[in-house]
Amino acid sequence: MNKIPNISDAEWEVMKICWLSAPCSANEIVKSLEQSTNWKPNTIKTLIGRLVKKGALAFKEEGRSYSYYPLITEEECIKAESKSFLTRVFGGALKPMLVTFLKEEKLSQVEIEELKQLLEIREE
Amino acid sequence: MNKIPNISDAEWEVMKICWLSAPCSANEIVKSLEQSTNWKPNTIKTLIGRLVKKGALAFKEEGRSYSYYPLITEEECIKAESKSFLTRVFGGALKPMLVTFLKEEKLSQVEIEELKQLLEIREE
DNA sequence: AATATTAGTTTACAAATGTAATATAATTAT
DNA sequence: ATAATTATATTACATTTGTAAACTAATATT
Repeated sequence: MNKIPNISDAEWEVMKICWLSAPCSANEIVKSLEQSTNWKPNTIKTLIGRLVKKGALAFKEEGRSYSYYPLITEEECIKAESKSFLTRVFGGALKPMLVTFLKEEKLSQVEIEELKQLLEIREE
Repeated sequence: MNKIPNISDAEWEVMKICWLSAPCSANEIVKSLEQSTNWKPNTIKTLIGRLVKKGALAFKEEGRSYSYYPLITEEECIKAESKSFLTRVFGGALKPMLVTFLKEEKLSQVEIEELKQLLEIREE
């Protein structure tokens, strides 16, 4: 079980594509990110290479192309990043954080209901 | 009204001390962070200087010592960082983020009640 | 076969960040 | 007056990150 490496903002974007479409070729990642960012293909390939080096991605050779897949699940990365965020910005205090988001962001009626139910389950 | 600069993890620790005790001298910040981190005084002073350069902190000369105060409120920084986190990690989707935290972290009964009330207010 | 394209690797460069020593000037202590 | 201490500024160095070109080898096209 690896320790989760630090994944930079730009690298997150690459991981997100991979989590969505794994296994995927570098070309697929490039095509996708070219649309959503202003990055050049070379930039994206570098980020891919760094993620491989960091142990976040791995690949299988398929002909001349590599098929990339994540070594860390999206869930694990989200957990690690969320914990780090909570600690750094709110000193680990969950309620003030939730209050901040609830004040600032929009939620639909359905979402509010679902969250209330989740809170009720937590009350047991 | 300044745009909020990017404040690194280490710089956050300095800002937190300043928000708590502003105005404060470099020495006070150093003393506080020496206790909670393994940083040397010179490290902390560099961070202070960078925050001044970034426009996050400013100072007033008081004798030979400087009295530092934040140029950006804690609230503003928290908002900016929270927004960035939500976008980067959850693609801007608030509910999955809240669900993740509610699953992973602890809340007291009182806190749960308060959050439920906040959700009810949001229902209007 | 020669040329063009392609996929991954290597190299490049600048800024940001983490960590801290050194320099300088002013103040304090002896 | 001299030496020591102190507070800020400057300098240092390594790593990380953002961004991307250049290189190399293999495959595809002509």
